[in-house]
Amino acid sequence: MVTLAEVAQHAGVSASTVSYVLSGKRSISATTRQRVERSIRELGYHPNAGARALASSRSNVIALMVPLRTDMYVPVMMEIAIAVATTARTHGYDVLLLTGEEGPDAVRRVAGSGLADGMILMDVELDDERLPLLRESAQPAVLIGLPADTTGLTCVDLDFRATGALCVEHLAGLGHRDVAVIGEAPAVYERHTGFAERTLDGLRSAARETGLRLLHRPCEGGYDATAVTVARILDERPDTTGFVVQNEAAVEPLLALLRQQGRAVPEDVSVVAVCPEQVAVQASVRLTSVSLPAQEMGRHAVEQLVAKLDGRGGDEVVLLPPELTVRASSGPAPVR
Amino acid sequence: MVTLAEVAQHAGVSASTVSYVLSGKRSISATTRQRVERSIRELGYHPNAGARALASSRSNVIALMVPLRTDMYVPVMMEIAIAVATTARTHGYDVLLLTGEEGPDAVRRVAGSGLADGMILMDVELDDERLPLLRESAQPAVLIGLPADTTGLTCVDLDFRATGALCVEHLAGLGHRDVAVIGEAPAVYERHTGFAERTLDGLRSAARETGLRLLHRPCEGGYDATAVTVARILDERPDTTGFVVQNEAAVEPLLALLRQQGRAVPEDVSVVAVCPEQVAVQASVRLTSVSLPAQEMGRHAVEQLVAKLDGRGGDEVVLLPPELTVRASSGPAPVR
DNA sequence: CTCCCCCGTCGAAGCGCTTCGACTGTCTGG
DNA sequence: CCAGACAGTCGAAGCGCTTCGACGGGGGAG
Repeated sequence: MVTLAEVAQHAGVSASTVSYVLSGKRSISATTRQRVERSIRELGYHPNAGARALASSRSNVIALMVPLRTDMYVPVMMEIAIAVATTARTHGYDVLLLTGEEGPDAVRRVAGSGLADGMILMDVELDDERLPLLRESAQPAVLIGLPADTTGLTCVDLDFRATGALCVEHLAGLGHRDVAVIGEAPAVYERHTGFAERTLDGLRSAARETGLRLLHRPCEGGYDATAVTVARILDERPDTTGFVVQNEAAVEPLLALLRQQGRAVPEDVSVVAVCPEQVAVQASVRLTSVSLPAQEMGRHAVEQLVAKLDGRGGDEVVLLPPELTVRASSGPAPVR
Repeated sequence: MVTLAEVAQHAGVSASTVSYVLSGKRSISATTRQRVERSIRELGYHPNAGARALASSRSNVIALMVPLRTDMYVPVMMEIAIAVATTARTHGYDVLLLTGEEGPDAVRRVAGSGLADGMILMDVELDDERLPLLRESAQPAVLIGLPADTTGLTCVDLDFRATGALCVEHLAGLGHRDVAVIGEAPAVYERHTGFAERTLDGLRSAARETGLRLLHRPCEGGYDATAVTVARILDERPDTTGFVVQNEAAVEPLLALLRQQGRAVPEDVSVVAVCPEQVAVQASVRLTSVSLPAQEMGRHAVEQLVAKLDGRGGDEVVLLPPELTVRASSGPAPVR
């Protein structure tokens, strides 16, 4: 284990000089800097993270709290996590992975122990129990997702309201008059996950504006549950020609069911999905979709947090604009 | 920020006593312990991680290196990562998330800086470039996946050879004589990812023993690529009545194709998948499958690593036994 | 009754780094 | 030609914790 002192001795300078070379907080002559850098390389020196954290009271670590639940959007979570980790590295931070398991305690532990300089919370619920703690501990934090009350908080999320609107507008523009929404599992709505409700909002208000008839049904996902949901929808609204799906696990079953009933996509029925791009592209029909910009969200979250840690930038809500990509699953409404 | 010294003062004892209460490394009288614990609670004390790491040269952090690539088994990776994080917590460790991006450098950085006490590497390739470094740095580590040379390394993985064998034996037992394997993308085989080759091994040797005819074809996944692969297979071996699929992205397309061709599952054709349980259950036919025990792997990896860090246990290769679950996609071979 | 040992506690010495103040020159402007 | 500014370097004081050796006192063994 090579130490700063050894590097200093090897380079013939004092320890503080080496420290300043490393941090750049004071000017150093070119020759000294080179000598020091050479010694660092030759000795294979790596600063000790603990000592650094102790002396500077900055750990250069960002905590990322991921949900324990794995019933939703797992690949998206993963993609966000990876984006967070790689973006953090470009800013000189490492990422500590916390699971939701510990819940609010994790916030206390991290804030108290100086393990991390700030945290990013994923899967934030409308009235998340971690928020009060976050506010009172003055822990620099960024949320991915949107709680009910955002005062004093920094949040990053997809603009789900606009997403819903975009889907309806797309279908309305193609002449569809009766559209059904296959939503997330009922539990997701009961949990008051913000994004599901905001999407619904957007869908409904756009439907109102375009004079579209909209029917929303939560759906557990999986083949059987989707079959039941679709049957009910078609029973209630036989003229339905457009589907908006916001539930990965219902996408493929829906397509299979339509196929089975002899309804051609997109000739008879159009389908628009809100889902990760991968799902849209890999489905048995290439889906017109609004994708979840996972990487963007991760990147933005880190950048907001780093800005905070540097004393730049304040509380802010960043809503990323949705983008609808037209693929093979949507087309003009059939003429009756 | 409450410190040890403040707790000590509040409790009327010396700092070292508080430290010993916390670590349990020396015996403490019951009354003193209670006084100290009370002070800790009242002041809301949390030990400073940096100081602790510096003084003890143990960070109580485990580094987890996940692949940057997101083309494979993403939910499984996530599940492993979460299992690692939660298991680590039960042993008093936190988890640092490293992406493959930094590659071997990350190993050097973590080992050198004392950021983590040990590491877990996922997605290990047969001749992984991180391995030499790992060996020479004497960094306590556990691999998830199996490299070509395991000397001096601790590894945890599913027994993919047995997995392959299990699939073939299941189909052979049902009377199937011609079985096709739809494998991972060609790139996976070119990359010499161990698990793909070991599965193939198991499949082949079991086929030999049971006198089964086996045809293996890599497949990119997705609807179109799978269609091409399946067409070729049925062209070459029209009598194929069994499929083994080891590629999440080919599962649903395969089922759709079979349905489309009027081949009923499982009456005409049996399908066995090697995939995460979620995929098997959510598919449009509930799939007979060997699932990847993600949680198990994560848990085992952490436990092996913790054992190492405690000076217990040495190098070892743990292969978890596969379990085949019979669901609705496999049945007796049709009589000709 | 004495010796020794162990239990419970304390004080002090670091762990490796950052950072502040101080010092020495060198340069610039008046 | 001198005051002041500034670049470049050093020494020393911690940051909050662990851990080692030491010490007093009570109990068991001889």
